[in-house]
Amino acid sequence: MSIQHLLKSAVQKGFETIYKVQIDSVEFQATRKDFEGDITIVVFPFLRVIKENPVEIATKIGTYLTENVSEVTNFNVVKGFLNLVIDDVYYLNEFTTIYNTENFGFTKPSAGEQAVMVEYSSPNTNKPLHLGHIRNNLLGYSVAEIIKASGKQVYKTQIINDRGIHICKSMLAWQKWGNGETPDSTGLKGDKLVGNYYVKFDQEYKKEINTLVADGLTEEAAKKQAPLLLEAQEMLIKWESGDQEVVDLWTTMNEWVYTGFDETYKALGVDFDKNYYESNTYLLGKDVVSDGLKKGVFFKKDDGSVWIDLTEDGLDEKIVLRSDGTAVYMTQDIGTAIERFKDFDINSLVYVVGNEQDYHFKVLFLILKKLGFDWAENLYHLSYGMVDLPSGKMKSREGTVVDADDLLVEMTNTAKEISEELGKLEDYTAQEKEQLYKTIGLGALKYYILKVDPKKRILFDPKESIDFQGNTGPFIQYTYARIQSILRKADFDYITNSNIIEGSLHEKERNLLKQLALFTDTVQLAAQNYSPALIANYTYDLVKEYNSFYQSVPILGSENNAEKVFRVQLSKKVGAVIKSAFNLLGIEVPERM
RNA sequence: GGUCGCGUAGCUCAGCUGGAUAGAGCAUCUGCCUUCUAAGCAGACGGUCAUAGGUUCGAAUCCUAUCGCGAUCACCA
Repeated sequence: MSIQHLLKSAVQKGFETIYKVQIDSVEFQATRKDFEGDITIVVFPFLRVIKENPVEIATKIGTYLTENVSEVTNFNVVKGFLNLVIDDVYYLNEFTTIYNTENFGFTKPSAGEQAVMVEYSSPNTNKPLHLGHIRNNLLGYSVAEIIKASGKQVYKTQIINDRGIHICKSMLAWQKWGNGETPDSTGLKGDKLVGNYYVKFDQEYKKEINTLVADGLTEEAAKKQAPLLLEAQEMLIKWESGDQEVVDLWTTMNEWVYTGFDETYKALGVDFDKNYYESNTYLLGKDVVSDGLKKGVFFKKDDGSVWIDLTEDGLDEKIVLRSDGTAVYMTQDIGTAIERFKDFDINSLVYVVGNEQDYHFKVLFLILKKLGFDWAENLYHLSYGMVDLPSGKMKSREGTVVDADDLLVEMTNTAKEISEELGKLEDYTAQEKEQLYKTIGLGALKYYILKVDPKKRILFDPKESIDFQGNTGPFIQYTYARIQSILRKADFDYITNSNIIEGSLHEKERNLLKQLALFTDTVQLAAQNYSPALIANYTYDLVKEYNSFYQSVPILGSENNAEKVFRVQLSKKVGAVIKSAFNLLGIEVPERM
């Protein structure tokens, strides 16, 4: 039982005995470092029920608790705050429990349990992944892992935007200027190769527009009449009608891209249980629309287009079917959502998508609710802020993007430079070193991105490198490596037998025990809030506490054997929590660094 | 213009459902490697929590208005 739980009922009993009143909630907080005590009860809220000086109330309750609760050894009162001193025995017992619990008591997902689908990544197949995708991927993967740890079954998925006019643009450019280039013939990653042709299209298209404008057209007209665009549109129509040549080219070029994506996903360490392809789903949802039309959820305009009126909900009218009967973005998202609940035994669905689509998801969820799907209540848009550069938004057509692969290489190189300068790994093989540099570089990047609240936008300055010191991934990895070093040197017996010492704890030990005890709650909180940042911040606090401990007391050098055993065990458990927490962030931990 | 989000130290960020003197890291400055990894530790400096009102015993946190930044309001996805 947690100490708060235990104290709460004791406090309630205390109020009953002393004041003959019922108290339903008690407010706890960790005691501030400058005061004596471990846990603090805020007395002010009780003033509503009891007309008395808060200091007197606190003193009476404090006295009651010291006398009646064995875990409370002492107390002091500062204004309306009752600071309680908790017996070290309590913390030691807690530690024994924590130490002997595998996996920190995370409930394992079992069949029939709540199941959640997490959609993330969802790239276009006309350009390589960039920093924005990195944030999306890291968030999606981590949130999925966190939800898993909180006890639910999780399915990771992405929907690949593999059709449409933008795909035709790169196809067309490759046809015209590609000279039969392939990833093999050029040595380029497939997604990079295709992306280059997307840029090429845009360049040539702009040239055509300029020519047309020089001939006297308005810019708007020129944009619509440029021959390249017309050709691309024609290609899209051919694709939709199943034209063999176009479909073959489309298949080939998409395969190139997927091979490239796989490489990046692998480097990032993210994965998916199922991929959905828009080329398969873009026709979905049309029958749902006609159903909804009958039910009166939607209405038809004179030109045949179908809409939903959301003005009563404070939103606008939204189109769900074009006048020519074809589907729009919203239509397929409706269809895809329904499809997913059919494909998987899930009861909720999380979309990891940037906040530029807030409006879209608001409307989507509302429509599904109006259509009467009971699971529509359980849809969640994990809306994260954009990653911007000092120059503003990243634009792939203008070449102002931070490429995902390049960034990963850069991070690894920085890790290498720092590591070589420190020169602690002379006996490592070249291969071991390479692996370690990746672990550290990737750790720095992932932590840098995940430690900030998903809602907030990130300003990324490519000129300023990501830190490796302070509140960073490598700092935490370093602490883990230090702990492993201690464990390597410790006798086997120290670690396995959990014979707990008696007597009093060092302040640093007590602080560590308190922080360790918060882990499982933090995971639950992170799951509820879809926030890996909570895990990151927790881990940072734990590690700071550990380093302070490490620096101020001897561990293996302890004179007292029982104390030595306890400190080694404490270190081991801290290491295990670090590893487990970093797992939830998708970050690996090294044995040495 | 309507709607939504954000605004905390020079910079990057914490701050849970309102609670004590608003916390970290980077940067700047001081100490600490003959003891378990100095990618570390200990300390100094740095704040009208955008602004103005309001609610409350108590507000960075809740409400209102204003300012600034961003997103969005397509028969694009």
